[in-house]
Amino acid sequence: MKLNPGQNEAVHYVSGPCLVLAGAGSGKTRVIINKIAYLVQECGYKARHIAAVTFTNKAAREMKERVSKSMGRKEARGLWISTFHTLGLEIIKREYKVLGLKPGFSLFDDQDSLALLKELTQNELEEDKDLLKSLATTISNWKGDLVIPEQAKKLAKDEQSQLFAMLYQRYAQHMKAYNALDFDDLILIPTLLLRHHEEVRDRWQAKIRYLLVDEYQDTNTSQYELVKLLVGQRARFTVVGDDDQSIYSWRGAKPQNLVLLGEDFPKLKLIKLEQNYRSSQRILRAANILIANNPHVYDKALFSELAYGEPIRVLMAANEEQEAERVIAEMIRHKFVGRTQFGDYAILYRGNHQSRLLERALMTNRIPYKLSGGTSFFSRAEIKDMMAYLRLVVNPDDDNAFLRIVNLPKRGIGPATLEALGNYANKRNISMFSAIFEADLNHYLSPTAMSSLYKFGCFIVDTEEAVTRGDPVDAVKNLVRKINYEDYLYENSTSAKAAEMRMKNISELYRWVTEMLAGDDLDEPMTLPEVVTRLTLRDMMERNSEDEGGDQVQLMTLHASKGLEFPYVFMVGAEERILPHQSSIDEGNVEEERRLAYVGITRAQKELWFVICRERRQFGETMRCEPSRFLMELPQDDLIWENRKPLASPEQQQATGKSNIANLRNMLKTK
DNA sequence: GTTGTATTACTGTGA
DNA sequence: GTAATACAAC
Repeated sequence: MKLNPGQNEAVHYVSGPCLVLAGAGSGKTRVIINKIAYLVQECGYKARHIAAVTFTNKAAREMKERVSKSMGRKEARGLWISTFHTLGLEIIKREYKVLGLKPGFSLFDDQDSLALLKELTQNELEEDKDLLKSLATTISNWKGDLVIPEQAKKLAKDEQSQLFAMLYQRYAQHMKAYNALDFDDLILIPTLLLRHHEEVRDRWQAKIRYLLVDEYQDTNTSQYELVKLLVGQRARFTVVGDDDQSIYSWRGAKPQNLVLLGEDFPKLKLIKLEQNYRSSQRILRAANILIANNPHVYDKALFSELAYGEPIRVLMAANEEQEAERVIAEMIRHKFVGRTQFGDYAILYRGNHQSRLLERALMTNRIPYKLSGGTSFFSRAEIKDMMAYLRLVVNPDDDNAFLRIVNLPKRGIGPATLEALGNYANKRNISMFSAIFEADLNHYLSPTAMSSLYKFGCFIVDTEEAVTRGDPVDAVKNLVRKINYEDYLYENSTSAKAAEMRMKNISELYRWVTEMLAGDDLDEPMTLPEVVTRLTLRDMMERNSEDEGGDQVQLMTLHASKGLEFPYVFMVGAEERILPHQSSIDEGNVEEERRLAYVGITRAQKELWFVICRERRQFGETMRCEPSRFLMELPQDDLIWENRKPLASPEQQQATGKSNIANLRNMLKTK
């Protein structure tokens, strides 16, 4: 396929800073792929001097593969294609000496950070969960804004910010003691490093001579700063973004960075991609009209040359159970009529909890489905346990990991023992793990407790030695066997089947660990510490979902759908308080919710359905629901509202809903 | 002191 | 469906 004029210009403009405003479905990834190839093949750039940064591992992996395909594996070797976080991690790993970090640092995910904060704030916050969460987001925001604890303290005006700033400092100190980093550190630390160390900055600017950034509207302050520091005065870079698809301001993204870019780089070349190759004209028109309700810095007029397409349908259901039934009935009908595949359909929703009923309905109707996101693989208890073991082996100072697994499976090390150990470690200012081996610990603990701890400590040390001296794959295998985790699972799961499932998850994890230790044609072999940090970054998750491949209905949140496309899309819960979400209404951030709706609509290629409930149970109460204001903003002549006025009683709806599915099933069977 | 069992409330999006 | 909590039992 040839490039259109806009794409062509975007690919070939390499002499200075370049901003590509790429509307939904306008082929921005193609531009990036082609540009990388052009830089290497025509402009004399070496692959190892080009970096492309994305936000998700999935996007990075996809880009890697497409680049390899388009210019050949050999030429693609050495390209830096990764997420912001992985790039940051790479910089930290190579510069850890300058940074004063010990090798083998742990990466805390937000659950770990939250656990630590909870521990640190027991006196100040008195177990107030909301406060704890808001402390966590405040710290995260500070880090994203490049504010270090000392500055936070100075900036703090009211009492609460002062308290938070103080706790931020305490948190930072403890993270250092644990030899641990959180996700925000992966950007913050490299950025501060490059800002303050000229020599290091020069080195990295020489290393990365052309930088491409995907989904630029999702960058936060520190990420943009990192970009600026990496490109330096030469300003050889291309960023691709779309302000209408900015849906991550809640985690610190600053879509204003699109504007700042023009101010920071007056020579910035602006290129717009306005032809959409994905959606029918009708879907695109609806999306355009919806998003016109938002203010815009850069005007964009997306158009499509595809067919006008089918009307957009609005389905009504009496309650959330019937919403799920309704979606499935319509999908089966549509599939039967259009002879399509289950894999052509996506069901999108605002919040993860909405997947429950859909899943159940799909299951009872024996429809294959694939759920992305939600309670992810890495937040499953058994995986967290195993990761904690690996983390402790790699970094014995990681008290979080230690606490998670010292007594799992049961080793007779209870809360009393751990409290004594913790106090001792605190007093001596060492980690709990190293405290085990201190000679005078026996003054504080009973001999039985001492021997249990000592046994555990030796086990970890032995494993660590087996990993460094011998074959890490074997060492890891032996670890699972030695702790009898399988027995533990069978004793502690509700059913043998659940235990089996969990064991399968663990085998899956170890398959990945083994693969990563060995390396493959896309990735170099890694050491165990590298594997552990990468896994915490969820680097492997998407690789797994790639080989799913089957004919399955796709279920995911609107957020997770960004960047994807599906022939047929159902958006469920198109109601006030859900989309836009109540809290966004309260916060006065309906514009972002509108963009979220825009993202959902523009995922659809051929047909689109909205589904709304008349009432919904929330907090045990039944609440009446109103159609989303966004539905009202859409061009009504492109919509078909089902049963606009007379809604059948719940009983009737249920009857018709069920029998519809049954009938359709029968029709399919006889065919 | 440690382990087992029952009950409770919670779910806005995620690297 | 999970995790945190509370209480009883070993």
